[in-house]
Amino acid sequence: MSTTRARQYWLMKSEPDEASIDDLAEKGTLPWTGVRNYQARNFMRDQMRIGDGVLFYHSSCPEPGIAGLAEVCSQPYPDPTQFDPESDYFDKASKPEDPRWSLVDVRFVGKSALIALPALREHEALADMVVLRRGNRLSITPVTAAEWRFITGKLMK
DNA sequence: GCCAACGTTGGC
DNA sequence: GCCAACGTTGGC
Repeated sequence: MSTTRARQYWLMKSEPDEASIDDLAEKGTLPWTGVRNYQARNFMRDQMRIGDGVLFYHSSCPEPGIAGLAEVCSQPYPDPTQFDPESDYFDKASKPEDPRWSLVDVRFVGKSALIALPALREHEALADMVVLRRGNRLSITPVTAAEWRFITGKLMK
């Protein structure tokens, strides 16, 4: 018997040059490769469940912001790029018998009109969003159910 | 290109 | 375990 828990929500940053919401729409699903930060890894490895909601965020680009919706669609598994010497994400200290980096696959749900970063900051309801905190650099951050409802219900309407 | 913020590394 | 140096992220 499996334990159930309420659906949880996440914001995941991607540089559109590497993987944009259009790339995800075209491919259907994408493995979330390249995370090399322990906190972000732990979210994927230890806390995400299939079906969790994902705000797909474009970062390090001319117009940073939320570009669409996705959902977690796999269990966590080792990021194959960590073992590939040709990859930018190669980690020579990580051994296949004890992988350091995990990821999940995400599935395209929908593209939205871009909700740009300054627009996100306008809303009192989003004042405490982790991604909006000063100095935040985490590429994966938790989103509360209230924030999710506000963004998907009000801002994407 | 700048720089604030913060994670990681490594000497001690 | 401390902490300075260094590297990276990511908005501007």
